[in-house]
Amino acid sequence: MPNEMTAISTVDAVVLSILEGELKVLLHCRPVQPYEGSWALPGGFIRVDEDADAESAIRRILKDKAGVTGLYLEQLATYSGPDRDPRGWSISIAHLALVPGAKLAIDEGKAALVSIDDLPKLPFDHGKIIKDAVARLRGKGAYSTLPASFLGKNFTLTEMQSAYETALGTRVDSSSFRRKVLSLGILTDTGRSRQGDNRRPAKVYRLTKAVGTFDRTLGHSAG
Amino acid sequence: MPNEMTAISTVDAVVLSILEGELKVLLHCRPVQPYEGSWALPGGFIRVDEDADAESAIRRILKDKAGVTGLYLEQLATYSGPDRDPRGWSISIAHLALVPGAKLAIDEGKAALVSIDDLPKLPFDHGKIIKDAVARLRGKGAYSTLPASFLGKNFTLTEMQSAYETALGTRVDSSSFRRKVLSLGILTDTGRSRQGDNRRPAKVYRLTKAVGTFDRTLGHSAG
DNA sequence: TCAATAGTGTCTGTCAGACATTATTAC
DNA sequence: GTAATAATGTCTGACAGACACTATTGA
Repeated sequence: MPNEMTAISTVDAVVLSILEGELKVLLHCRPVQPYEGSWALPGGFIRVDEDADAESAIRRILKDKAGVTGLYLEQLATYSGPDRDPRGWSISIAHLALVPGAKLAIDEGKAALVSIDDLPKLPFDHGKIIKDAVARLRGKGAYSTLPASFLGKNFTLTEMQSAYETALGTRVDSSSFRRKVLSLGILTDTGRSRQGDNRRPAKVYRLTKAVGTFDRTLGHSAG
Repeated sequence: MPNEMTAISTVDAVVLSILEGELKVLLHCRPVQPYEGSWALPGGFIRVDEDADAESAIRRILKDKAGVTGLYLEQLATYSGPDRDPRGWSISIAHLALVPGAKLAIDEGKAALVSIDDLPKLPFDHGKIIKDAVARLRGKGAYSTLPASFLGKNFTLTEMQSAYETALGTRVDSSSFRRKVLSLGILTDTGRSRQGDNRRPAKVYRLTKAVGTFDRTLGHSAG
């Protein structure tokens, strides 16, 4: 148990997803003090008797609290100080997670996906952490396959472009996007097609490798 | 004091500098257990009764242990787990610091600047932390003024180019470097010149702003 | 045929890399 | 003048952005 001489060690996660064409973050309703009943980022204490490291801790918590598994996860930054948590001098190792919208099983009242443009005031420094997470996504998204983590295993180029546009918050020219993405060799043609309503079917691709970076950048043109 | 139920909270710093044209890291000789007498990264416990946050903690330690102040400092990543420190489940919030070589007052026997290509085997996971720090510098250096932190306040373009080349580990074409750097408006002409031995004097510049990023990249041509 | 979306062709401006050239100092 | 380094000029290939164009489906 924490005491006056040691820091409280916690982990938090900014779980981002795309739903209804908007970038959203997973918030959960805190069941215990402090800030009981407030919406906040999912997180909790590191358990030194069972967690292999901070990433294991946040994976355990996301699985228990939100039923989320198998998502893309990377460390974001660590927030610390005497005042950010009323329980005492605390450390939060914050993580960024990306997950396809459909994969989240939201338990109404306990959890919610909230648009990042429509956030309530959040306890701790969770507002700042979310801001940093979105900045990381937008900074890294332009030269990596990070935004593809919002998609399922298979997707069309139009779907991929849409995920990039929502993730980056900018419009992208479809010709440039296709040319770039196809020339990079990061996609594998599945040989299948998918058709929506009343239009030409689109080829279905999947990522050749999990998540990687490329040297060239995607566009920055404003919408 | 740490006990079996809480994590040990520490901070470490990878202090990089350029000396003799090589990228070097500051190591200090551990005066206490564990690994007493081994060379390791400077670091220590967070003191919840005096530190405002992790960055304050590492600044305090660098000042006390190595007499280093006023350096560029950013958070790198946080390393954690039950096995990385023999004293128990530990957290280390690692930082990346850049400092001009001349600014370091090295106390022989207690501290040393060691070339990153010639590192001894280090305790804890300090080898991995240094590797990550250099990767961060090389990744971020190509599109930011980070490597300028290795220089003093005033410098010539040739000195700046040399700092970039050492920091990035690549050669850069001087014409391209000058064109890019001058067109970005990140430098202010001091109006002064500096002359070495037997050659044309070079204009002296300083950074217009502290440390910033730019959208375009510097070259990646191999040396 | 039309509507709608998927996908291609091509022009143009920007810019990094390469490298030749000129400028300024000490001797 | 030479040697050495600072600084500039210029050509070229790569590529992003723009946008016109063609292709494939259902109705």
